[in-house]
Amino acid sequence: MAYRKTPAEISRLEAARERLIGCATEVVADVGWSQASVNAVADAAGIAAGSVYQHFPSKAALAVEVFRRAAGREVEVLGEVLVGAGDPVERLSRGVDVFARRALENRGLAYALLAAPAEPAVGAERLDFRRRYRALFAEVVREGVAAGQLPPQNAEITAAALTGAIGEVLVDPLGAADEDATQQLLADLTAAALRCAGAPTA
Amino acid sequence: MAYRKTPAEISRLEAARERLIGCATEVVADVGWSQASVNAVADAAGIAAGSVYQHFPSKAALAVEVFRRAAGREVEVLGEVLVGAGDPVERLSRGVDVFARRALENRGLAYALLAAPAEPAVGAERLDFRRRYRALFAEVVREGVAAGQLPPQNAEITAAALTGAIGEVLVDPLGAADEDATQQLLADLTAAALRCAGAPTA
DNA sequence: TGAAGCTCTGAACCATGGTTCACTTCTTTC
DNA sequence: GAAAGAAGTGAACCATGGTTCAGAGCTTCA
Repeated sequence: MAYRKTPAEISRLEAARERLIGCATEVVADVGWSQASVNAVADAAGIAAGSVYQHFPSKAALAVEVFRRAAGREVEVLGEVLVGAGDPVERLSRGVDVFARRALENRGLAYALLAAPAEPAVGAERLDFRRRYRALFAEVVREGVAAGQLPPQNAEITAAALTGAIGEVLVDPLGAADEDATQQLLADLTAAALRCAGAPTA
Repeated sequence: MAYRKTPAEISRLEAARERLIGCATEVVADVGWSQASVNAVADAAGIAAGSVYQHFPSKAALAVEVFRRAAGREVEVLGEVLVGAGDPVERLSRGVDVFARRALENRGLAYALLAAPAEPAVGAERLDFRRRYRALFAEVVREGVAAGQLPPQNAEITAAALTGAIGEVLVDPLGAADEDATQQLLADLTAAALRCAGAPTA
């Protein structure tokens, strides 16, 4: 035997792969899926186009990985808030706020995750992503109903309405020009979400 | 002079154009924008691919026309309901019902209008379409607030929430398997919409 | 009927962008 | 240092699908 990957080499490759995913995520957040060509992504990562294929079998596979990482983070964060401390309505309110706040902080990424035109493989991931979001919201709504805090309702539809509403508000810039406007937007959005779930007006 | 389009010829051409738009709409509703190639559309209309360019300068122009026609019909129908007879809350309720019912009746078209991956030109039209929908809903909400039927709120956000919610529910099949399930879905959706606007529970 | 001018056809053309591959460069091991 | 083998390069390759165009077929009108 004359060559065997040393641990350092393995971790260097792993790091290169991570770096590629990170750069690809930035490019996608910046210019959208449709403009994120293999060349653009490779350039951003400082490698040649051909090298991308050392880490992923196809552009679609890279795109799916980028989506999964980013979407996974969001689901995780939202999940922690929604199953955390507080009564169901408090959690719901904080969940909407966190979801929206994070999306506003990285609007490009939020748009890419929620709505931007993308290849079919990413579209399929997106469906799954939305379903997971919906499941999280639906669970809290059900708890609220069970606890008597919310009126009886179809929790799945309320959850779908919440994700749809937040996405719609975030995707099309309604405001959020400055810090005050952003606060107001978040407050109005949260209020609408709570009304939608049937929580008594604060 | 040896040739001049006769009125009959002109209307024949006009009819061919209309037929092309109609067939293209069907193809899009059937297989989505991304699969609706010039060849597929031309085949459906029973003409050669090249003939498409007698009526439209590019595929994008045809796609935009298809979108505008279909979206225009929906906006018109919704508009008639929302500014029709009845108090604001009644109109809002009927508007949501009509919007959703029509989308369920032609789910493929609804998906194409609301969410399906599409080329940039169609994406721009879609933004405009959503804005018009939102404006219609927002106006009714404002009237409801002015009439004291609805609590004070950011009408734009409520309107965005309504369109987002309806779109989300319709795009991802939640049910609507049979006639009864469809009725239930519509009822639940309308209820969620009214709660979202802050209307007292019926 | 014939000339002029149009519509229609569909195969060829071309732009885009993902993918491959011969070659170079770097790592490992002896 | 040299051999073996992997990673990295980037220009060439190729598939897809929108667009063009030379020719065939119609319409109009004298």
